Amino acid sequence: MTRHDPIQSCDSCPIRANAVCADCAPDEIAVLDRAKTYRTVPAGGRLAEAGEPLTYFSSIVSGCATMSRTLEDGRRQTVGLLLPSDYIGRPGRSTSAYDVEAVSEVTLCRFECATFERLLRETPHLATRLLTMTLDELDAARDWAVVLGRMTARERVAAFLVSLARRQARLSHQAEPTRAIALALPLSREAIADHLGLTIETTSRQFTALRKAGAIETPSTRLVQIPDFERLALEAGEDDDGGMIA
Amino acid sequence: MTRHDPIQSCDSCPIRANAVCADCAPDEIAVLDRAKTYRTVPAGGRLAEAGEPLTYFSSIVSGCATMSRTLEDGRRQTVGLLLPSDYIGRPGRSTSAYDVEAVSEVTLCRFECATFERLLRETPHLATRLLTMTLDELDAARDWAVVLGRMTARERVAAFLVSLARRQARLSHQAEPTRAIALALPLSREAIADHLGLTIETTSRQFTALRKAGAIETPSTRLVQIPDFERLALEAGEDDDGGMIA
DNA sequence: CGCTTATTTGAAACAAATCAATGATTGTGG
DNA sequence: CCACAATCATTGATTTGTTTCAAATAAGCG
Repeated sequence: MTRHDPIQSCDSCPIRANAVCADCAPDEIAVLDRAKTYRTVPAGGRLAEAGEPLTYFSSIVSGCATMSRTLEDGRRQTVGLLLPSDYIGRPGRSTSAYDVEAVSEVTLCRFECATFERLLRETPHLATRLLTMTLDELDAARDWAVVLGRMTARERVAAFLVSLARRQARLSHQAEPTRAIALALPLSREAIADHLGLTIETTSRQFTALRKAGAIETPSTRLVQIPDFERLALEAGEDDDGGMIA
Repeated sequence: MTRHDPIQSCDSCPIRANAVCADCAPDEIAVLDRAKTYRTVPAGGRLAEAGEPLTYFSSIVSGCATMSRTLEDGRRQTVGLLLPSDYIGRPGRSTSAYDVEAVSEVTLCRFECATFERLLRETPHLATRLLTMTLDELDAARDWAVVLGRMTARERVAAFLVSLARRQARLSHQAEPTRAIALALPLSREAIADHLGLTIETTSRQFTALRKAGAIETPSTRLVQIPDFERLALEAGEDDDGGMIA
């Protein structure tokens, strides 16, 4: 992980092109620039708690966070993996529906709820971009439901790696991952298991199985080498041209 | 199912208070009223196909539809149950990401894509309502991920019935279902299984188990009597006061 | 370098899927 | 209107993938 200098202005912001502000015109950005504040939370820090008040609308500038729910008996399901440019919070609600916790050091760009709701009314391109991002998130959540509802443990692990590789590629402004990719896993095996609806043991076994099958290499636990992205996508139940449909 | 007269104007529309138009002022509604067209599709009809063009943005006025994806090998996962006031289509995309099919006769209120996108720009309350509904759908999709990822077969069936009861209550303008409720299931056992990420056999067994446990009664396959809603919610893994969190 | 935590691997138990058959409902033509 | 076919739902027996329980190994950290 490279160390970044503290960001001062939206001009030098690494998520300027993808975040909720991406569609804003220079004059709109000027307004946001004045209203925003930054906050950095260490790895393991809580950014929101299910049922508790959430008084900011935040975008992740750097780092990684998980959004999850824990049942009374301890079962936990991660419902979203938050990477740079993803947002936390919901306009119109003052409490969080999920736990959000930083899995690495996270820097947020945030607005007070009331401020953000005003900005949303007064900044047309902010509202349209938020809608687009929310629709994208909805599609992603539905795609993930297919993984959780119908895929085997092995397919789930492959699907997770494929999805992570795609998002990592998009963050570096590529449309698709290259044939061979190195993936830095932001999550522990346990956090991956919670995301996949599996136990940590099953998750670990599937990493081993994919490695033995030659679909991935694991130089260290937090590093995955994908020698052939298409091959791994096949393991994830996708057909040759990227769609998962018949 | 009661037979409705064809709707002519938005004034007499049954979903006026909940659909994408719900927040619109009278002058905004007047514009929508002129642009909309109705269409009725028989049970079993296809409203959209994954990967295929979708040239309308539609709201369900009456009836029920499922949104699903089918994998090459035939595995199917339903990612959304569409009831009156829910919408089909995505502004900014011209193809559907999922199959949408009518499970009962469905009447749609629809706008051509280009028209709807123009309306979205020119009708502030339409855009805000669409955002709110999409955020709600996103929360629902994430809640469902918890069901698919972490719940047992029995809990899934209970959760499905609870969720259906809640939505049925909301459609008749109640905040919460009453203690005892009669539920008319819009879905076959197979469609329920596809929604729950289970097989039809397991689904059927859990209906039987819940019946034997006294949590439900099943006068006919498409009818479920819930004698005590809270009791069933407990079976669905919810704690006493409605939250699923610890 | 030793201690703690994370990950991998193994064996047994279990929940759900699969295979197989029966029973119930719905629709249709004689 | 009833017999028949066809679909849908339930139940039973067995298999299988995943979990659980248990232990060993590897990795991070003061």
